[in-house]
Amino acid sequence: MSGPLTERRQTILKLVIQEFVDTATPVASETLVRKYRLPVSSATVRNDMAALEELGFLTHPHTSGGRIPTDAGYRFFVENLMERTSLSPAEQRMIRHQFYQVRGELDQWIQLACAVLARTAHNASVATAPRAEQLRFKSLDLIAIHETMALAVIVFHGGIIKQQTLPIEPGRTADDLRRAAGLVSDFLADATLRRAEELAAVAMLNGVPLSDFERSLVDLVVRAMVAFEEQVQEQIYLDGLLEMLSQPEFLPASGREDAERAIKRMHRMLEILKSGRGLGPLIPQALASGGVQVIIGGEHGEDVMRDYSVILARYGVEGAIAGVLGVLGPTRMAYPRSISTVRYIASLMSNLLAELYHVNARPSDVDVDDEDAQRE
Amino acid sequence: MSGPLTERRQTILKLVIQEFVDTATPVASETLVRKYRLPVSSATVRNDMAALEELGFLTHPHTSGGRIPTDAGYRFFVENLMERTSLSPAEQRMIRHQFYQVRGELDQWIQLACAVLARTAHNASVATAPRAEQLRFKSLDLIAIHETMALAVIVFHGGIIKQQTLPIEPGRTADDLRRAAGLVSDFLADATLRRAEELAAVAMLNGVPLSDFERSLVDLVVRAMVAFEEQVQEQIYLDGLLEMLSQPEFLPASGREDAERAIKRMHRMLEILKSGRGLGPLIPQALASGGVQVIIGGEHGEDVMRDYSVILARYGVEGAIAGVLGVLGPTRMAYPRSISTVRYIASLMSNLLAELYHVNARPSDVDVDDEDAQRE
DNA sequence: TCTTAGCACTCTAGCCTCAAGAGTGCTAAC
DNA sequence: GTTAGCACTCTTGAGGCTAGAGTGCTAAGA
Repeated sequence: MSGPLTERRQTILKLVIQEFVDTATPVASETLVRKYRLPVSSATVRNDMAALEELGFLTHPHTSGGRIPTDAGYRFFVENLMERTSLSPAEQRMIRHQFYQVRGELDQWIQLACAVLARTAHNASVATAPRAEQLRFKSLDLIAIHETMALAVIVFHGGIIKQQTLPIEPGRTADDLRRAAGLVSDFLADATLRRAEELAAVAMLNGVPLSDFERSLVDLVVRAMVAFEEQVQEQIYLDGLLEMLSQPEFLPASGREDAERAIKRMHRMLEILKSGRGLGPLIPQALASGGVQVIIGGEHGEDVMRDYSVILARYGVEGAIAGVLGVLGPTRMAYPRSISTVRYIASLMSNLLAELYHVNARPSDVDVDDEDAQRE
Repeated sequence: MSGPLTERRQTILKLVIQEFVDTATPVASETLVRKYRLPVSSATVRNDMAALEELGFLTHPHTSGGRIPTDAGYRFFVENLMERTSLSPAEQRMIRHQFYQVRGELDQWIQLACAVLARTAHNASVATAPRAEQLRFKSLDLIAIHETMALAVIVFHGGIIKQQTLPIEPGRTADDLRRAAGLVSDFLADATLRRAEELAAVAMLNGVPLSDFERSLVDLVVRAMVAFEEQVQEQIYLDGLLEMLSQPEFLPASGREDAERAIKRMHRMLEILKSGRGLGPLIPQALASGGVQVIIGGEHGEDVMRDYSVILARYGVEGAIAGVLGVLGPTRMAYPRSISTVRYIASLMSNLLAELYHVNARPSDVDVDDEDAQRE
């Protein structure tokens, strides 16, 4: 009964989506004709809409009142209908500028990435700190903090740093610590996790001339590496909560019922974000595959995510370090714009990481003040 | 006209507050009589309530419908009526237990403190990382991360650490870095900010045998110290957003109007939290004065905070390091319980800090795994 | 076969009214 | 100073009604 997906029907689907994303209200046949000056009558559009509905791309919330896209509709749009735009050069410049202003630490870049994403996509944004794909020990340093406490700084190849305080016996001098750290550094030099574990096992069997303290340091490093590898997600940065919650989906359009639903939705969203359910399972997936991933509504397994879409991209340096960043919001989302923003910011972050860790250092002065001066 | 604040009236005020905090609905004279078996009639209670209203302790939202406390009412309650309870030993034990489970870094303790506060007070909780009252330089270490990048770890007396990556010329060896760091450490040994600035000025005038690189390190340290001192607030930890937003104040009680107001309130709250307005000005104040501070509704200067109360306490080690933690929620808040929880957790954090930085290290093993294993 | 005008039908949103219920304030008696 | 009684006020929710928006269908036209 449904008939073929003609050119015109595709156009209509596209326009419905565009219009619905814009206005957040079901779109009527007549509206399309008027607004986009279609060369057909509203009745024709209605017929096509009915066909699109049978094809599974549109629905009807109520008998009267216009159509809205289904998940499949959005999917088809993203896959076939959407023109793949880039951000305008002006926007790119503006964003880049902001990144160059923040001469801080990685941490702050990630936060900035989230802030920019949120503002651009008018939705929530998420990011994970990048983590090494294959951890390789480089060196251990011990810094006395005071008589009974030291800071262990474990450096891995590729510029990853992990630190940890540890208690020490009051007697130890700075030289003691340095020597111990040096021995351990040499002992574990360039070890991957597997190799480090082997070496630690050897050390435990008294097979090497290490003191108890030094052995405990070896152990510390191994544990740090294990923890690092096991950590599925370092830490999730989040921003734009208010932006997302200002979307009409979270605001009451009419009667009391609607308002209550909006509030419920909001609570559920906060729970989703807090629990990490919803995002959690997507992150490894995004890490594994390159490009921009778009998960629309029910495509996400979790039922709580039925009404939301996630756009994720991997960023980082191929074969060395990688993280994920993206946008989260109602399925009614400006996909073209969001996708290109995510893509752009991911590439920007990748460049920054490459620059920071491999190619060459940032040219101008790095200073502490900037961190705070720029923070607002 | 109002008459004296008799014993019975005080009791009634107390009961009204208790009841209102419990039920979140205006309390009627009859309810009090019935629920608390008052030995007087509802008419008498009504008279007293009218008197309390003239005294400014109660209001009436509508002609019909019960009374609710004013800010002044809560204030009087907190000041005079509330019995100053402590948390039960069982609760204390439970909380302490959680803290001993997290053998992580300071960071995680603060997060835990927030989580516990939020769950106990059913409201949002905030905390700042503790900061040194008088910064005193101890040592600088440089750790090569890779060819062009090093990590500077600046240690201050009292166990405070600040770190910063900096670009370096590719030629430098680890020994180079160590020597430079050592020189700078000696040069600035034990300097306060003022002293460090003097020394830096001297160094700039070529008055001391330091290389350009070493001078830049001196500069780095001074800037770090300045940034540290200028930072009004290190970083604000927040938790319990969902707990607070589940309070009836943020849920629609009746009609559509109400629901819309609830949502507006929620948005405003998110803005308050994001902007730091509302909390910002209170923190220095709480840092300055010991004890538990209670700011009720309009007592806070900012109009946006009119409907909210904040309970803050300082924590830390006298004369060395201090931070702030507390609870934020609608003025209708369980003050006794919240106050005692805040007090208890502040003292707990103080003890932990003292233990960590001064008295002696925690007795048992500190290890990396715990951080993550315990995280959930 | 595709398109279109016309029209009946459906559903929503907003508004009004109405009745029930909750609570007060006041008055007069104790 | 306390209390019973009662009129009055205000909120809340339900129900009914209307206007308007939009569709689906049918029949005519290209």
